[in-house]
Amino acid sequence: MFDLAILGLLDETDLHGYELRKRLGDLPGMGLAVSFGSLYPALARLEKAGLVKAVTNRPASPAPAAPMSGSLVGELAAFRAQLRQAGNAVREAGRGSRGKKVYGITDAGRRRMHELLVDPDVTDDRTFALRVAFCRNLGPAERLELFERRRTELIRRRDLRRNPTRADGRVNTYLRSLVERDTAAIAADLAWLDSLIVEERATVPAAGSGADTQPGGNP
Amino acid sequence: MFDLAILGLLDETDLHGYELRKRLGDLPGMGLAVSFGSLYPALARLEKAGLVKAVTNRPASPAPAAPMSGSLVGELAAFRAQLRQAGNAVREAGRGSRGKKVYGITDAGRRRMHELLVDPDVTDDRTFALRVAFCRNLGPAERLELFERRRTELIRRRDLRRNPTRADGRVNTYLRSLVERDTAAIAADLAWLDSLIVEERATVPAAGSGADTQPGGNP
DNA sequence: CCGTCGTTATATCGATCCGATATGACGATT
DNA sequence: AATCGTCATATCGGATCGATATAACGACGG
Repeated sequence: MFDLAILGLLDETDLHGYELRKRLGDLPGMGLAVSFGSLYPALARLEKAGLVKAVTNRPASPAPAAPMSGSLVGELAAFRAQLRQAGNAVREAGRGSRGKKVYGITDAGRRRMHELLVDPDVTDDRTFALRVAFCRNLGPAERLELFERRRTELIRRRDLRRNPTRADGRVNTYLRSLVERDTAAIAADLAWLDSLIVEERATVPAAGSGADTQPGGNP
Repeated sequence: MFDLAILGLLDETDLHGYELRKRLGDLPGMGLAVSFGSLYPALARLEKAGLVKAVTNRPASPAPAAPMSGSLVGELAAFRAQLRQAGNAVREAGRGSRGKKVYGITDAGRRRMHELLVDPDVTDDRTFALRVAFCRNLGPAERLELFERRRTELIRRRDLRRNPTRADGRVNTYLRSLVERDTAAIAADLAWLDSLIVEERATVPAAGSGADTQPGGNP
């Protein structure tokens, strides 16, 4: 599941593990942060599979030229200040404060990312959130298909609760309140999704031929 | 995390694994179902810890009396029908269609359940949903504390997104939409929680001063 | 009467993910 | 100069998931 998140972020810019983790935490829908116990093994796995590769383990961005001439001490201090500033402020491409492992995505990694974005067998919430986060990598039709599959899934869940499977009669107040909250959350999600679909259709008027399933008619 | 769910359900009635799984799936907030690969190891773990014990591995509920007299065949058929009906409809206490492992909770298990209900260090969403589902096992003051701790947590998350950590300026439309949905979901959750708190305060007017965790709850 | 299918039921395997923890370099503060 | 906070990588054990194996039983059609 993390593979998609990692590949998606590395497709934007090369990163090392520590920074990757922070950005993962900023992604909505993911739990607030990802533990290193998941991240580093995942990176190792992806590297072994050839989907990402270590770009460098030396500083990359802070201009490596200008090999300190003249006053050695002064130049060294300036060089260090430059390093520090690059680390704290810019946060740009592949560098970790000093020679850490910086990863980049490969072509195979991009193909894999596309697979993960469209795989219809995975339907859990977090994966969907990740897919939306990176869906600019999809074509308009694929994007629409993603949204509509999600819509089907949400409706399935809603109707699952509709008929009282069991525990029908006397459930306590708290449980009932929980169920109501759950139902409301699904309804809100569905409304949000419908607005997404409407927007998407506006940019892609003729997405496929016999596309029905218009978002709007929920009884 | 499942420990709480299992103990909570077994506190209501004895159950065997298969039925337990179905009820787990009906609990709101849990993903739609729990895999057996989680459930059976969890049951074994709980049993080894003495929190749960195998009550019986023979049918328990379907009235063992009335030992088929008269026409043997007819009586046998009736008995079987009775068994089947008990299985499909009533779903009462410990029986698995024929002599399966039926678990019950122990006193140690109930103490452990209470611990899991009030532990302030665990703050994830699923655990909170489970706690609400079983919070009738708490005193009014404990319940209120649970709700208010959750409230603090939700506000923390909301304010975390308030200031644009990074990714400030140009994020794509889909990402922005995701963030908005996320914010709205937290707000809705917060509103629901507040209504829960109001209701709870109505039943416990003086939850501020001295030791007042009276389980009797008189006017 | 018999094969086959669906349901009930328990169990295990490998892969993945999390939380805690260890390690160490560096800058800033005191 | 000692200490603290941040940056950075890594590993360990335990929890969970998804797939799979096994088997008893009822129902259903041929």
